[in-house]
Amino acid sequence: MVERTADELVERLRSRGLRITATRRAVLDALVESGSHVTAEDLHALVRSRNPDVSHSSIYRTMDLLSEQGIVVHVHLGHGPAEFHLADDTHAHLVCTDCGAVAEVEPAVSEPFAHTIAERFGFALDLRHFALTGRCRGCQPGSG
Amino acid sequence: MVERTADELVERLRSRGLRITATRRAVLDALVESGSHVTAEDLHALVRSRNPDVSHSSIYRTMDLLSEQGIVVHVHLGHGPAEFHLADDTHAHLVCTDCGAVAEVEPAVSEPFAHTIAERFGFALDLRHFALTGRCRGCQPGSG
DNA sequence: GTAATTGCAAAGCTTTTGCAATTTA
DNA sequence: TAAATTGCAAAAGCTTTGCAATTAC
Repeated sequence: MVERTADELVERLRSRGLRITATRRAVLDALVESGSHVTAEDLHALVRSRNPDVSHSSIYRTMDLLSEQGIVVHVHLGHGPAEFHLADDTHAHLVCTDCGAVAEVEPAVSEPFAHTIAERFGFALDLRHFALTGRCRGCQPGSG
Repeated sequence: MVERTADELVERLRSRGLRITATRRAVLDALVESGSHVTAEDLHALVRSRNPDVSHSSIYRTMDLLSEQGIVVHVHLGHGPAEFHLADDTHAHLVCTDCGAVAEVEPAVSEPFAHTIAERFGFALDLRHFALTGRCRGCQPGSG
């Protein structure tokens, strides 16, 4: 089923007139296999294990392409490198600034807030791009 | 009144046993004068106009100190450098990923959402740290 | 006097870019 | 074959760090 999804993505790109190269194919495979969030370096390592000549820059260039195509989303969970994941996974992230714990927030939970912001500001929130930071239960002052 | 606030901050630091140097004083003055968001480089320029020997690293080190002391907050509005502002300014930011427009959201507007997240996840949101991204009125598909 | 702080220069880390060679359609 | 894509290496942008000299308390 991993192959099926990568194939589907390849098809989607091809149908939009984009070229499919061995490198792009390898990146898509790695992305689908990885399942969830990966950094550019994670992805590079995954791809190189099978396709040792793929360069650093091709990872970034391919991720740019996939982002433009709406296939991939990149997320900033903190101060480190960006993380990528397939765009069909639409949750927001809560990241604890003390311990780094990450929780996922389903769209239904943030919808009312998005609605308020849309009403007040005419602004269409997309909470996927940057994490929502704060303190998790265990890291709040007075919780210990 | 600018001086008054910088003086107050100096006092606050001193009362916590921290040393006041010419460099720290200059950074605090610049920060108070600047009024709102500034990048490290903005701050460096402001400080150097009066105090030409202050180094790059002192800006960063001082901002770390002020952040630890809860005097300053640093914010990521996008992919560029972080921006700093005095911590008493507690709004969140809406940043349009298309045109870069920034709007400020008063705490009262985001409070209900923070409340929901607290109930559901036991997580204390702090929306100041990362921007909330999305599309402003003029940049939404079908708005033109 | 002692420990903290500073400026400098260099390094670190993530991401982008120029270019000649290769590959796709 | 024409245009897009690649790998490489180098650069760019933001931030951190090591160190000897200086400074605050």
